[in-house]
Amino acid sequence: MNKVDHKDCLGALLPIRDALDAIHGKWKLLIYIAVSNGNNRFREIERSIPGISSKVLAKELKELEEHQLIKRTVYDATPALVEYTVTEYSKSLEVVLQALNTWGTNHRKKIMGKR
Amino acid sequence: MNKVDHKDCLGALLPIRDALDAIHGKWKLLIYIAVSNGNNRFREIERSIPGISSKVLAKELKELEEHQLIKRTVYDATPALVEYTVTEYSKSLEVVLQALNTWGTNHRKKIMGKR
DNA sequence: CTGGATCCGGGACGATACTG
DNA sequence: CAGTATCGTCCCGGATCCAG
Repeated sequence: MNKVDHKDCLGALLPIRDALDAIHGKWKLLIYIAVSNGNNRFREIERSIPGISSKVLAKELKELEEHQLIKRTVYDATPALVEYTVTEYSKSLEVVLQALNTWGTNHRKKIMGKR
Repeated sequence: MNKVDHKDCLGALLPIRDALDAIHGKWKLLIYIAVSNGNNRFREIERSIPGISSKVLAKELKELEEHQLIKRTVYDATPALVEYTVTEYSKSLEVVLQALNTWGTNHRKKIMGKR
């Protein structure tokens, strides 16, 4: 199975960083999961994630939108009505999350009770 | 191919975080690559990574060691002689890095020129 | 040579209040 | 409801110096 050779390592760093930036952080995956679970309104998401503040939520949603993992739709209504949904594209993340999950699960066993 | 169902999502978060913690950050992968490329001494590693300070390098190496991705060997000599090498276990990371690399490469194209 | 000690700035994260 | 504004805290990481 193709081993990454050292020359490629440095070249691979940028894309890897891009990938990590898109999903790392305290809240991003939590929010992503909340939305994919059917929490589509701002307050709904906020309530479903204990401890998050509206400021942070707004910022993270903006970033997730930039990365096209979440779509923001504004409906013309009073009071304001905005809906957040996961994008089709975001499905492509699942294979990555699977890989992280698998390795992380094993890693957790190996390290056991650190941090 | 097995889709992650929503119940599993939250459960998967912890291992995913563990995985991300082990490899995310400004220097970790850079250091890991440097060591795997044959830079085994502290100053060697430091010189091979422009911009890193000895304090940060020391800290990151410690973390990489805790995660058992790098092994630290002290030789009894004067002056002090310490050798850093990658562990066999660290090879298991490559599949994860591959996944991140693949997705990140595509993602970069998709987002194009952000950040 | 291998790092620890100290000081410090900036960014991430948080609490609270407020606007349209 | 959907956010923004303001202020404050904490900690990562950087610079510099120094000790074993």
